[in-house]
Amino acid sequence: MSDMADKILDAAEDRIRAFGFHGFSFRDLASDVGIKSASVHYHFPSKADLGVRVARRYTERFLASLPDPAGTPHNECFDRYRLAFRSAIVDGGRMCMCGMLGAEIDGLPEEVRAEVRTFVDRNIDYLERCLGDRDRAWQMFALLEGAMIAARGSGRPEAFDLATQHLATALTAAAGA
Amino acid sequence: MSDMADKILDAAEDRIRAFGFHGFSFRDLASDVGIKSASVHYHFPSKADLGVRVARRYTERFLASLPDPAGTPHNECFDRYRLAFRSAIVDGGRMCMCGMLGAEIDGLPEEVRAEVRTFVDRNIDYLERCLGDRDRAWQMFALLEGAMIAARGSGRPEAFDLATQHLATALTAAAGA
DNA sequence: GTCTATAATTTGATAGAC
DNA sequence: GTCTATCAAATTATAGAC
Repeated sequence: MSDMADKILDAAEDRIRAFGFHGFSFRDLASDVGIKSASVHYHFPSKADLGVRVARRYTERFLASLPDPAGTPHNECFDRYRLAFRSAIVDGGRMCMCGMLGAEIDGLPEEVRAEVRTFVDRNIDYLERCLGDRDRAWQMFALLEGAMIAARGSGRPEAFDLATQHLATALTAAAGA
Repeated sequence: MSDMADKILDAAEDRIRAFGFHGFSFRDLASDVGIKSASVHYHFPSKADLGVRVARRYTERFLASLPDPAGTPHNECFDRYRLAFRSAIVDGGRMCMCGMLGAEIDGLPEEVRAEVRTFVDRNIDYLERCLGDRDRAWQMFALLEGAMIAARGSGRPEAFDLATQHLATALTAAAGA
């Protein structure tokens, strides 16, 4: 993977998280990284290819950034997970990329859809190991994705905390009990 | 408001909820309702106009479909709210329109963004009257929007129930107490 | 109100020179 | 790897006939 390919993926990730998959063009990305759109196609032949690659990198990076539930107290484990979402929306104003792509799922190339499903499945598996319960994993995943929507839709980043703070505390307490 | 304008708004609402604001064209809508794209522009001069009108109609209709919290037990009131979201995703596979637009907020015309904020604010007000607590209103709003994302992203409509069933029960019980 | 026609721009994508 | 040049199709939008 070349430096330039990585820079293009960075730009694509940022634009997907801000505008959605149909909210940017190869020319936008080219301008972001300082080359021409034909050169972007050299690295990623089609937009579907690009979507698959950026979604896959996002999933791997995100999961790799999380603590191992086997070696971390469950309370801390879930709180770290919540803070990863929080900093994206509060510090950068960005959606979770796979939350955005999940909303737009019907309009995505099938290969990209498959990557989104993988992200969700692996996050649910992770949260189940954190929280000890699969239903609770779905609840927390939904709560965090929705808190991002609430923050963006209302124009109030603090909505993320209003939505997640108390519940997250209560649920990790329940999980620890 | 003419019949045709309403049919166009129906088509626009369905396409926004499936594909997002940038996921369809005036020609798509024209084809949906059986006219030409130039005629769509007769009813809605620009895509921003269309976005404002469809978002405003969605907000009014959605709130009008809900029971009055003053004359309805709070448990039942919130459950009806939850079921409105549930049937959209489980029966039709569609996002809440303002959840979709909230995710895409950075790419929307400013007039449309304002309508999304209004939707969120009025829904939070409604939920506060249902649940008796403003934080809990944000929590439930986030949970329901996120449960739609989880269902779409995973390709599993039942994820909506896994995410919302137990928590919703617990929280309306707490609200009733 | 709807049509045909069309303008102006943008988009995803390719060919071929360097 | 990046460029210029270009393409075919699509997009938002307008003008003017019916």
